[in-house]
Amino acid sequence: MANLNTDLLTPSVAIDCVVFGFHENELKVLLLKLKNIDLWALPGGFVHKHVDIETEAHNALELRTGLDNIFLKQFHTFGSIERNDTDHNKMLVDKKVIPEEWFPWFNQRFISIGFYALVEYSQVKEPIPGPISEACEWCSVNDLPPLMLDHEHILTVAHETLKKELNNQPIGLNLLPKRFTIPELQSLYETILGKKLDRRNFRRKVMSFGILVCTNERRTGVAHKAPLLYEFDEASYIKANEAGLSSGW
Amino acid sequence: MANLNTDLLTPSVAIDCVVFGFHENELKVLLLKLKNIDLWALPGGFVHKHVDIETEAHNALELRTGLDNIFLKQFHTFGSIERNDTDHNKMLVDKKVIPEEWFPWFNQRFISIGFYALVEYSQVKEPIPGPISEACEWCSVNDLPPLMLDHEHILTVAHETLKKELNNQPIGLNLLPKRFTIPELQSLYETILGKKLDRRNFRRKVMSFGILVCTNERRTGVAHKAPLLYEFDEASYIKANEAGLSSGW
DNA sequence: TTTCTTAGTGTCAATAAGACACTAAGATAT
DNA sequence: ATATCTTAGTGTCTTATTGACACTAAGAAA
Repeated sequence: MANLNTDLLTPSVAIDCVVFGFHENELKVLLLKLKNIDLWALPGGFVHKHVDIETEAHNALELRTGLDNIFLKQFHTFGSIERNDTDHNKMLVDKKVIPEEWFPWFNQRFISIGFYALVEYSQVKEPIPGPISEACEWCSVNDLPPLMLDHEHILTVAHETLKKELNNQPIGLNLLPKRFTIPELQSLYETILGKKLDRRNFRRKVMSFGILVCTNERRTGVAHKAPLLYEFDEASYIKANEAGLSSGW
Repeated sequence: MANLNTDLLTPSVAIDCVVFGFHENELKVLLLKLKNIDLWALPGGFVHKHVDIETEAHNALELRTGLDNIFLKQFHTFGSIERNDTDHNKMLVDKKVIPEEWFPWFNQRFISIGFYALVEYSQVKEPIPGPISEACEWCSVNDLPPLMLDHEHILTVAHETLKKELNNQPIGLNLLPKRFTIPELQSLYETILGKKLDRRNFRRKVMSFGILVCTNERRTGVAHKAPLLYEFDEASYIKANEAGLSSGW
């Protein structure tokens, strides 16, 4: 996208992706550092006229992560008129973040479809910056750099959605490596929820989902008692995901 | 909208509203009958350039129902390219549903933001058709007329969302009249869920929410034992709505 | 006044959730 | 080598929630 063929794009429509990863007991999110300015942005982009929005979101993430099979879910569409900020767009031109000829396109009123993605941190070898960014990095959700426009709000809504999703479905298959320990899974839950959980009750509950398979092997070369490694049983995991966890009515 | 000033509209973006009502133990939805053709559509419309999408959805519904304080919630955005169906749009012109000069606008690739609304059936005196429709009527969700494009899909997703919402929050304030009986509330739940619930357990559960106030008056002039009338305690209702019902983690 | 239908209530059993304490095993320091 | 530290792994008891189920009360209609 060194050039921008706006004839091929759907006007007024953008997508923004909140890519969550889990590393060193922190919930991370993939952010792009804009050129020439201390401002960061969510990965995303525009929607080609002949491409489904879900496909476009996948494509955007493949460009940044190199991964082509990412778990992705639409969570909200942001359509406030305040998202259209002419001063902000002029500033992007002034600072040479975008070329001047892109200004009319960027200065449209956009509505943005928000997706969140869950990826295994270690599989993203080297996040790839895009045409208007000079870096692509994992940032801790608890220590965010300044974000452009309403991107911090989008990120917050995505995080809230993820928290709620924990009550409806298991999470972990897309965020953890193939093999993991129960304490690691618990740490993931605690990190997303931002609170501590009881070890014994956590184990009992996740085991009751019937989606974990014990490999009978242990994580070696680690301090203290070697924990057992587990894997998700994918069939059961998918079934639990579809059925939902909470019964309700 | 006898004329269509497309300069004022956000290109490519539409909204569709699934308006639920409850009447005679049936879940109803407000639909527009297109002119000159046996095809129905969800109320909705386009988004003015200077108007928030939520506001636009409210406006669209006020035009159809005369109500200006409708409960409205965004639930999904539909962005499949198959929504852009040139043959369908040509047909709309042929049948004089839309004037020929509107064809270019209608034939854009649209993404549509879906909202669902909950309204008290009896408050909508006379639903008002729009410029491309000749009737606006309540239709039973279980007995739908033929719908244009993917509107039946949109409706189904809205209904699924509503079912899930029952597990997270109380429902009824926006769908029932001010005073109602517990059996009526149960009937609403059963209708949305499409299944029978145990009377005693239902009463126990909804009472435990702490959102119902007994008026100590009874519904008179009704067959059989006169049931007690209840009201929602709005403050508690709103609090329950925000806090959510299921604890989960 | 008898019958029919719906409203309203209570109990018991099963399940799920929360609180809590000990033993096991590996790593490190002495 | 052994003592110490830290995390892994397990079980029980209590309480709260859920599901199943049967009777009495009141109004309408026959």
